[in-house]
Order: sequence, then structure tokens, then C-alpha cells
Amino acid sequence: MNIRVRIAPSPTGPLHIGTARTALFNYLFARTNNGKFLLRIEDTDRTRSTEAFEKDILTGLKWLGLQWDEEIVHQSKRLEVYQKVADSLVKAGHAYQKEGATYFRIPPHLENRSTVLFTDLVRGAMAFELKDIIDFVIMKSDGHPTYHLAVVVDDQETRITHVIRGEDHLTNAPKHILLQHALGYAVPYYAHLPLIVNKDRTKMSKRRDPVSVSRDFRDQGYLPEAMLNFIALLGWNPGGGSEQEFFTLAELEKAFQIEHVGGSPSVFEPTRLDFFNAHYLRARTPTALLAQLKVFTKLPEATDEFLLRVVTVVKDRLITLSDFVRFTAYFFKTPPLTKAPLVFHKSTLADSFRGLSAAIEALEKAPADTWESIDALNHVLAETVKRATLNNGDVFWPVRVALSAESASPSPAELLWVLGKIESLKRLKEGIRALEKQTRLG
RNA sequence: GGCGCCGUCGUCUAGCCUGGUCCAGGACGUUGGGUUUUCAUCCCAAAAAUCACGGGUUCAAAUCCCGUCGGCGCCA
Repeated sequence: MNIRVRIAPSPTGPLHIGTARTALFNYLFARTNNGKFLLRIEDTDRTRSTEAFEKDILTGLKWLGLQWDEEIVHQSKRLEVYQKVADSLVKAGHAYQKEGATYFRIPPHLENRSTVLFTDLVRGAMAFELKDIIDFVIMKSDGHPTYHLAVVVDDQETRITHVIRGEDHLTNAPKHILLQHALGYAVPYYAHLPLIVNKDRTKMSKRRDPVSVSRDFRDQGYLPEAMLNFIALLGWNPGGGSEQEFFTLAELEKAFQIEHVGGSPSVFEPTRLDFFNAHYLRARTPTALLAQLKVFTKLPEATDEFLLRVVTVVKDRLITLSDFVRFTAYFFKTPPLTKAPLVFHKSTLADSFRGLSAAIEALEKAPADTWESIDALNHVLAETVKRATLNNGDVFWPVRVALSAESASPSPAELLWVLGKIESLKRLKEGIRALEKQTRLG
């Protein structure tokens, strides 16, 4: 069988995180089965559909790396087709007109049964009593098809073999199967994915919750591979007792099996996304990360060489891309030395003064190539501690704070390496003056 | 209201089909400790689930059966 799956988002809002996951699972199902992954835009609701939303959906899917295989189908361009199918249904007695709309007539039997039976790939055997399903609208009075008709017709024409969609459609499945029988269509396999819900276990709301892939995640500095990894584990697990938690898209394309999709809804918990994002950020090379940061935001004026050094030393401390600018201001502009104490809490004013002075002396004397190596710079500071018979905190802390003015920052050797000899010594001497002032006051 | 799906640590989940190795495993988060000048990383440890509840089957149930409750979804 040539496996063909699709997603069919409505461009009535930006790409939703739930749609993204449905897209992922469809995409993975296609890839693991050597099939095709299609995209259809359900834009029959002309009043709420916009091109801007459609563009957001397409760019969002591409950003995630979920490239679709064939041409995009727009339902708005196929209205005559639906009308024709609806007419044929009326002609065959499967449907009837009422108050301008066309209704599908639920048959008394289906293949000599009073039930609709199907196997859901996620949930197993499903049975719905025909008497519980009532006639439903397939064509509205304004000439637009309802979701039920359009989806069935389009899935048939694009030869969809597996319908993988959200659980909110589970009870629609028997209606679609009935339509497929009446039209003589093949019935595809169905798989209904569990919903992604809020902490309070209700549906995530566009208004209140972070659901937009572009606005709430991409623009906040999340990486596509972190999103993918996070989303994949919402409802799916690798099975076989595997405890693997990091998956690239390529790995997912090998590991995914729809049998390992669970049936219960997943609560959206962003702290786990942060964990994945920090992980993938750390995995970037400084060069790659710098390139990405330039695309993401406007960076302060500086040479690439300088920026690359900044990226190198702060990379491991970022959770999102947007942390970068926030965490690195002091590299680009000399900060006032008032934000953090120059004296470590286990040190004294006198020892810090001695430590900082000794560090300046040692750094001034250090050979030029010392400044090209974080290790070498660190060695200079460590030797200073030894020679002056001080503690680490008497030297490392005041050097670090004099350079950054922060109580939390990369190590002093890293700061020295980024700032270079001239700027570093300038700041360190500024630190000495601040300590002298404190001595006089104290 | 009818029908349907779901119910294991705060969260994501493994285990459930094929009952015993599960006084329930992993991860995130949290807390404590180690490394360290700080933060982050890294390492170690701990707390955290009466397996929704009740009954039944069985020598034995998270796992099988019945019922109840709860959450959600679709339809009305």
C-alpha cells in the first residue's frame, strides 16, 4: 500500500501547538512507512480565514522541518466539487434538502449491522450505534460544505490511507465512514491522537494560553529541534523499555511507531521544553549559534570575532535565544560597579584589594598569547592566588565582579578572554579605585 | 441529556495486551550534597504515585471482569 497522510489546518489562527504535533505524527508516520505527507488548507470559512494565518502555518511547519510532499490543496477552490458530490448523494437518496441545507440521511443498516465498526490505531476497536447518530448537514444553505463532507471528499481524491487527527474528531469518525460507504469510497484507517491540554485539563485557549508556534515559541527564542523533541514526547514514547529522551527529527523518523502513541491527554508543561531548549542550545557550535542569533535578533555593534567569544562563554547559560542579549550587556558597555559587591562574602576588603592588585600585576606581565587561551588566563589567576597566599575568593571574585559587575556571570578567565587585555585592565583598575574608596570610607 | 474517550509521582511517561521479577522504573521540576570565586554545566542523593474509587476472579492484580466517580470531547 502507498501510505498517504495529511494534515488539514484551518487558517483561522496561527499554527497551533496541537496542530504542530498532529503534523509531526503524520509526518513521522509517512516517513517511517515510506509514504507521503500532504497539506490541505481548510479555508471554506471565508470570514475567519486569512492569508496571514495561512502563511504563519506554512512557515511554522517549515521552521519545524515538517516539509509536505505534494501541492497544497485549498478547499475554497473546490466548492463546485463538493456541490456535485452533495447533489449525487441527494440523487441516490442518501441525502435530502431541508431549509436550504443538505442533510445526510443515516441509513438503518451498514453492512447488515446496526453499528459502525472500525479500529482506531490508537484506541483499538470502536463501535457506534447507528441509532445514536442523527442526520447531519453536509452542505450549508450558503453553498459551503461542512467539514464532514469536505474532509471525506478531499481525503478520497488525494487517496489518503490513514487519517491521523485529534481526539476531538473521534465521534465524527462514524459519520465519515457512513459517508464513505454511501459514496462508494474506500474507508481509510483512523487514528485519533490525545489532546494537549492545560494544567487545569481543559482545552488550550488561543486567548489565554501559549499555543502559537510562531509567536509564543519561535519568537521567544525556542529552537525547532527543542520544540520537536518536546512535542514528540507528548503522547508518544519510544517503547520497548527504552529510556531515550533526546530525539532529533531524523531519529524520530526511524523510531516512531503509532502503536506507541498513548490515549490519554497530555498536560502542556513548558519547564520541560526549557530543559530541551537549553540542551540543544548547548549542543550548538558557537559559530552556528552566532549565525542563528543574528537572524533572531539585533545584536549590539561588535566584530564577529568579539561576538563569537561572547557566544562561546555564555552559551551554556542560556535557556532561550532571547536570554542572550539580556545576559551579555556588560560585554558591550562598561557597567557601573554598583550592582554587586567587589568583596566576596568569605573575603575581606584588605584581602580583596591585595588579590585584585596582584591579579592586575600578573596579567600585565603575562605574555601576549596568554590572552588567547581561557586556560592560560585561568592559570595566571590560580598562580596569583598561590603566590599571594590568598584564597580563590580573594582573587577570582573581585576580578570577575570588576569585569562584569554581576554577582552571577561566566568565570573571570572567560571574561578576560572575551574583553581582551586593554579593556580588562581598564575595568580591573576601575575596581581597584572602587576598593580604595571603600577603604577610605571604612 | 445522549454517545464516546481518558484516569500510574506536581508534570511527561514505562509497565497493562501475554497477572508474580513493581512495597511501581525513567525524565523534567523541587529539595539536599559534591565540584566551583559566582551563575550555569556536571556528579551524587532524597522527597514525591494507597497505580481514581469500590467490588469480584485468583495462591497472587497497576495488570483480567463488573460497577461507581471524575475529567475531557462530540452531538443535541
